[in-house]
Amino acid sequence: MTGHEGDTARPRRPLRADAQRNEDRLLEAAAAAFARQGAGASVKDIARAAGVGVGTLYRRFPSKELLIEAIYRQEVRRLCEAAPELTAVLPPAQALRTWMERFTDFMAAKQGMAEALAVVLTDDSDKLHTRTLLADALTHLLDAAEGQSVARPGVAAQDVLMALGGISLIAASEEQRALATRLIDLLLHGIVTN
Amino acid sequence: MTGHEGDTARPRRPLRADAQRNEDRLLEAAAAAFARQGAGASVKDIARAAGVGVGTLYRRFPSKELLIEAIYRQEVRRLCEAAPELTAVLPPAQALRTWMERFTDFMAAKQGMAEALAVVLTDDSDKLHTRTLLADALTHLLDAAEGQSVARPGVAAQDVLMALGGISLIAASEEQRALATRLIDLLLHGIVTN
DNA sequence: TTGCAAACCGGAACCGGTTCCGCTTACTCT
DNA sequence: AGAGTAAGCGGAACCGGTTCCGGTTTGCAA
Repeated sequence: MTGHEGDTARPRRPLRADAQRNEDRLLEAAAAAFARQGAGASVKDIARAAGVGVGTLYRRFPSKELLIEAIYRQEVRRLCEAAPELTAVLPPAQALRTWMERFTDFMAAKQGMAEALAVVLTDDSDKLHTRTLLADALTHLLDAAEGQSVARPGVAAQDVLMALGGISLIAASEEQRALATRLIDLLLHGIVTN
Repeated sequence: MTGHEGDTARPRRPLRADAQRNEDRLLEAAAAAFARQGAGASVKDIARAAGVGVGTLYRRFPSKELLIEAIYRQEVRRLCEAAPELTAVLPPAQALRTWMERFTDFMAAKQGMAEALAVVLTDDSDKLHTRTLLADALTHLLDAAEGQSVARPGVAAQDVLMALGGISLIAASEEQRALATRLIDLLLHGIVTN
């Protein structure tokens, strides 16, 4: 009786050697496929390119969204790390705006990723490191703004994040970049006091 | 039988008798299916229930989204007609809020419709009467608010509509009603002056 | 009435995501 | 080394949306 349960991800028990190898191959193949065709790349093609069956892919990544999340995790992290840097260099309201624009640009750049990420964002399992990262970055920006009294107090990072998700979803295509900008404007007017 | 009669410009030559009959059956079957199972009802089931092949359905409604749009057109119209009534009874900011909440409630009520409608909203063909209707309703509400100087001038109805679409998309599930409310709050803060 | 073309019909086929399950394999314990 | 077993594997099968196309029907006109 080896009752492992409730492993909320962090202390990974080691994967079996073949499983680890397959996971590596899958990540590699998926990264290549998404880079080439955007999130529209088919799961079956990715599995084939990795030399495994779809079942194997699905055991490691229970849905296509989660695979996408895994692939872009690094880039999201980079985006989040930019938040403190922005507040150090820009006035808080501007830092906020700039970061938001980068966020939506990022989503728009990865074709079809918006939908996937939205699913991930709204899913309320805490396993998703990505959401936490993003929320933290936003909290940082909002706190800075609040601290200098340029933002209404009590605006939740979580909500702003969701709003950004919604904007990305609606303004998914490249042609709608202007729309995204205008919506961010609207959102900012709701956040900053002036 | 219900008259239905289109609004989206249909001065074309009348449909062939069999085609018309099939369209009627399809609308009936689709309405029943969506009412019972939400937008998740399968196209194939609807076609079967209507006693036609999927090909027939697709000739009339080139995508599932458009079928959904056709089915809910009436309800959307009703929603839009409520806008002037609200401004007549409530102060403009409150009228705006109430209407927005009705909008997202409506979207949430029809399970899965948010996505379909978002596609319709972002599609830039002008054939979609629905979008025009909604934009007009919002224009009415915004004008009233602007007229009484409670709204920033220059807020485009189109943009607000998109924002509502985004909110509906993100807060699609029933559990997220609170989120939708908070996001509307945020949006309103961006629109009204105070 | 009959002939004919355009409009229409049905459903098989395709594609993508996801699930299921019988078989295989890497590790562990002795 | 050998056996037992959980973990892992692959891909067939399923489901839903969409397309395609050979055959049928309708409405018009000769």
